[in-house]
Amino acid sequence: MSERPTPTLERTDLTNDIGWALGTAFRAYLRSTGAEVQDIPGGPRGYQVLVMGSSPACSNQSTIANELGIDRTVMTYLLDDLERADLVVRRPDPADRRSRQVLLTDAGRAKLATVQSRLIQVERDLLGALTDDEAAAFKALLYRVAAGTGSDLPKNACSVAEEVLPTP
Amino acid sequence: MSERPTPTLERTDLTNDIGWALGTAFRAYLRSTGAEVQDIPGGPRGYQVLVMGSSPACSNQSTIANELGIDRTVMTYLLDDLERADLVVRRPDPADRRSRQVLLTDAGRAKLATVQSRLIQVERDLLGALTDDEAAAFKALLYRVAAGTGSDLPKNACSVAEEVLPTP
DNA sequence: TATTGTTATACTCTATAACTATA
DNA sequence: TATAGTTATAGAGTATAACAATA
Repeated sequence: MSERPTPTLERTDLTNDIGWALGTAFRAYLRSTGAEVQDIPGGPRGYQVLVMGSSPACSNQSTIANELGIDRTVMTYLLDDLERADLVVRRPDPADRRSRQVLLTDAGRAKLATVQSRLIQVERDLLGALTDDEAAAFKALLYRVAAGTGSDLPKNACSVAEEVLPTP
Repeated sequence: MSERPTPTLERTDLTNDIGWALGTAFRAYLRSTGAEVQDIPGGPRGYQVLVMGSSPACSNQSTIANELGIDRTVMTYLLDDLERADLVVRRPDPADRRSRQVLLTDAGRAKLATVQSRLIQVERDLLGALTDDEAAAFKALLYRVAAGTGSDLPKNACSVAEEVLPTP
């Protein structure tokens, strides 16, 4: 009992574990956005599909799946639900007919706008422990980390779909 | 076709979506740590249980579950596996015999030390897009965000278990 | 041959509820 | 009564493999 009490515990502390911090922050995000996106099929992921589909740039099905870390087979079911809810429409990519583009319907754009306006406050709450300057700095650093992880931002060229799509 | 092209798309961009950034960074963490923790039952979560169990402070089963966002029923199965792998031991909390403390075996401490030393490099890779100063600033901000999310650091007092536990 | 998307199957993970024991 | 833990069941979510169409 006269040995030194905790010599083997160099730094085994969760407050020094970036995985714990990322996981805790991400769970808090899912928790606080849950109420806002619960009427979107797929919840938070369905919302993110809408965000990507709303981009006039590339929104191919496989690109979205890769970007969001969703398995392609899961993406099929998710898009089935979103299409059934009249939020998106699939159509063949004219440049590569194996591929299908994901386009938002008018209802999808309206839903996206509504949810996005609400999520501004959610983000403010999530970063409530930081000052405005710190929050801006944190976000800038976080985006650089995320962009540098390998699952990068869309980089493959694919045919643009800029036209407004009428709700079928 | 003479209407202004994209007036409804104010800022619908994933690079401005903190949920996407958190999710992408977290998935990258899980991916890059996967190889290092694959021989621990439960993978990344099993590792984090070891981290909390190694703390001489409170390591009650329910506290760990709350801290890590794990359901208490899932925690039972996870600890069953960790105990079967001879990494942890459960014992009744002398102060509240409903509760059980999670203690690391010698093998558990050895495993934890090995993995932690490897994860230093993983963290370095994960934050590879940042300079050393930026990485330090990012971590400090991230921990403040995580600590301010409600699922806080252990705050409830529970009896301390400082003694070294012999491997049974 | 490789890739995109779909489908069916099986598997894993998670949530719900009921139960024991302690407080 | 309320809480910590366990167990069993059912459900949601996910991965695997096979297939069709296209490149």
